Amino acid sequence: MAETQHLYLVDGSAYIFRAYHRLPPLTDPEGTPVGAVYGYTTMLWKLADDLDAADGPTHMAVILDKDSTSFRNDIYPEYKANRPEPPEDLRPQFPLIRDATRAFSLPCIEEGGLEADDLIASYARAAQREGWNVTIVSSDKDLMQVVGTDTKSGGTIDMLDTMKNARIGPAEVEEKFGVPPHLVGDVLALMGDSVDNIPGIYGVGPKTASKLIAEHGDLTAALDSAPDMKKSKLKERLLEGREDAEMSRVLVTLKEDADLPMPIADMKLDGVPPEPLAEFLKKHGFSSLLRRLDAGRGSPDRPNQLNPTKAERKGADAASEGDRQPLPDMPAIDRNAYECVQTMERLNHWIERAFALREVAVDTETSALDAISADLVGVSLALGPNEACYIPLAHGGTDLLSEKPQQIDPAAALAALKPLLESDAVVKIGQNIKYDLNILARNGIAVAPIEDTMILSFALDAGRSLDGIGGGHGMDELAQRHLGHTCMTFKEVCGTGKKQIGFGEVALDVATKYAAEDADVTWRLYKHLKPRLPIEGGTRVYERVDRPLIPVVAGMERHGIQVDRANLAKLSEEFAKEMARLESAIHETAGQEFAIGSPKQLGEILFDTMGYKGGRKGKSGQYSTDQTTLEKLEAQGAPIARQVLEWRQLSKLKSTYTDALQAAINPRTGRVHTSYSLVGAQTGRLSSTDPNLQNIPIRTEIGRQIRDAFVADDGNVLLAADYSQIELRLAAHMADVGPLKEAFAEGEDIHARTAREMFGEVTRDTRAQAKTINFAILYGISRWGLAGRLGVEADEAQEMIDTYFKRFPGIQRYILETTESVKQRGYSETLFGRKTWFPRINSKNPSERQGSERAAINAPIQGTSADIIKRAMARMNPALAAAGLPDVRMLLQVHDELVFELPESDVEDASPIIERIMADAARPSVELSVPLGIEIGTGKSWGAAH
DNA sequence: AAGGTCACG
DNA sequence: GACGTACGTGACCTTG
Repeated sequence: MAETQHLYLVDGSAYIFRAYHRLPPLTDPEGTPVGAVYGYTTMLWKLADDLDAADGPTHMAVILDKDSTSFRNDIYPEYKANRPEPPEDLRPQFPLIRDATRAFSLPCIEEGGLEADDLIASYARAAQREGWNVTIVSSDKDLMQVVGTDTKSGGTIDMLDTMKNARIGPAEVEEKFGVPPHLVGDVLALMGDSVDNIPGIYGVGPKTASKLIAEHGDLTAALDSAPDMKKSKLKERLLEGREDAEMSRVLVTLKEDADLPMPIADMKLDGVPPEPLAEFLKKHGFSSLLRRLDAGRGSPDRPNQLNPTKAERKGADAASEGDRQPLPDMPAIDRNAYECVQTMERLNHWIERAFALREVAVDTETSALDAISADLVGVSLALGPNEACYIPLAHGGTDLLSEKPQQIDPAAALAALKPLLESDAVVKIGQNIKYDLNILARNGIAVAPIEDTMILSFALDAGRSLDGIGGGHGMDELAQRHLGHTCMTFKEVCGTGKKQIGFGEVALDVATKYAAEDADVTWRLYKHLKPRLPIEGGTRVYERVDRPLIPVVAGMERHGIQVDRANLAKLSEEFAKEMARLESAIHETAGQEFAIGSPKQLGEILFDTMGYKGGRKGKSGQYSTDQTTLEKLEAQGAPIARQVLEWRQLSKLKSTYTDALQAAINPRTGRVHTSYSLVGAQTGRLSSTDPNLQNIPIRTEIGRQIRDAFVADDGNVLLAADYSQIELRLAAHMADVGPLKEAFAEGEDIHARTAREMFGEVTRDTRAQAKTINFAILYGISRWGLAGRLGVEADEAQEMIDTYFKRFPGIQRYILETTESVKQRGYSETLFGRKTWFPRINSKNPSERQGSERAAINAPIQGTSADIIKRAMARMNPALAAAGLPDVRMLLQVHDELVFELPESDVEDASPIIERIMADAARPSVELSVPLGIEIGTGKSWGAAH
């Protein structure tokens, strides 16, 4: 049992205004605006969630303003007369605040003639006198007057700003006002408040006010001192405004002894009954919260129920099958409503209807995961909720004994579908439609125009993860999040492990349920997500950057790149030989045999057996044996460390590259086809998998040989074009850094310029240091991080950072403004409007919070760079075609580099076009104040093109 | 499945 | 005054 009672007083009226401005204008199923109410509801939830926490509430109440006038208007009729009318779509939300409060079974208190602040202050004092702790959930500066500890009872009052997730105690108040809480009223009386129409003293703002009060002790003393001041504007105004100030003092003073309509003991928080809450959430279409409530199987009175563990959630998902939440005006998913299309007649019926509706969700089923080698097994279509079908094309037939089910001839079916899928008049909606584009392109169908629910989700919700609920963009997750629906899983249908069967072996009734459901869900998700785009500002990024990129990247994946198998095999062999030699040497040095590839064994050998010094690390208690550790050991005079490093390098190169790339050659095409994810990186970058072609070695000579194995076909060459220092250029532009912009404009070596600015001279050493610092800036610097990298003390690193900020003004401001804005809004934005969400940026956990801060500093820069190269990619093929260069093929993207394959004879014509498209890619949306430098190289291999 | 390590921008 | 230290990725290996 907690001994101390802790009363939370929620300033409901103030909260709703802030929530209104911060949240998108959502509406509920009836069309009532509920954005602010939603914010309010989630805040109450979070507070109730903390019931068991050390500092959480035992008692709680919400205080509201009853009407717009109070006793203060009797003193000063103009009080709050300047307040603008609340926006039209906020007004209907005020009564809903009461509903929401009641839904949580919390007391809701309001009194005529008093403002919420007075009631809050009175309740806070009453509880404090009893020795309770009180937290006022508000960020209103007037309330800061009551913060502090009562020496008699020991009761404390502090504040909680839930939007910034910040506790406000006496120290924070003093930091803000320069005076302790009991003098805040005096400062406020001097400054006045234009919003509340409190006059204060004209010309006195927060700085002067707090200085005067701090200097003289209180308002009266400050005003009394005026006659003795030297002649100044301030003196005049103080003398003139004395009465105003004194009246202002009365206006800002909170009434602390109001009658309390409800005793504090009655505010006991005893858990939240789930039924009224569920009803409220349902009524307003807060389906994600409703699911969290369901997932908790009860009231949000215990943290583990509000935030179920993974296992709990899984169980809840399975259990919620029966009572899933349908979308407003969309019926629940009914898998028995789907049709299996087995005749040409029925297929034509679906196709005609799709033409009529001009919108169809499409999904393909295949024999494998990889879109370049998988075979088409069937196609599903959806035209409305539960209006979906599956068209099997290649089921059965692998087992000669079983009878093939009735299916339309695949060629005939595809021929019938082709005009629909290629028709400009019909939008094809997919979930990760790049996959279907590749499958269908290999069947002679060029699908267009398209929409993609996965890309939509990314444009809206990148980085977002509702507490405890994943933030991914996969269909199952999206269905759960937006539709409250649990999809059939592939595992359920095809099994897993050795017993797994291909989709073509699945019986038609089951296959229809699964496949048509995917199309149905995709259709519903589209209806759910697309309308959010204009509201939440995602249109430009989705329509101008990401969506146009889908067919472009699909084409790159299909085309693939040639690798020289013999060359890779030769390298594998050399690496193996050298590894064997190193292995015996290492074992000899160690005096015993062990698995070098096992960090555990290696650590024990180095630090226990051989007795080198070095520390444990991490929760696992295992020795760290990473590169920096081993390099330190080597410097201590441990030859084994160098041997292990070399062995590791070879092992990495062989397993990840020379062996794996040979295995990745597609037998049909003879080339390597990576798969790009358009939603892989939260910042908007692409990522590359199976194999990852964005991390082919280049930094070391030995690794570089692997690039030589990426080659052009006979008669062709590879052309590599990369943006030079694009992120630093963008930083210079976005932070408006004069010297850096100048250096880029002059084509200077940017790291050398940095060295000159910082150290006065450019040597190999200072340039290297400058380069490290430049990158540190892009990544969100910390003195410890920089110190570690440069091998200097933190103090010295701090001095360098200070110098950097001084020489490059703008950087510090950028960092400050970016983190502040992300803390306020919850997301960062690129120059093209791409949002990345940072749900942990206000976390109480410093490690978590600072991690988010660093990521937030970097995201606009990395993301803008990603936007720019994506725009270049989307424009590239049309530009090359228009120039009569259809044989130039874009093969790879490596974040700031594009790799092309082209006839040797096209190099001269293509190079300037590629350069121009890349250099101009930001325009006309954004006019950068620095040029974008492009470096181009060509050669028979990727290595030679650099 | 998780942790450690290391390849890239 | 604390993080245990730079941002963003993916693949492979060992170990539990």
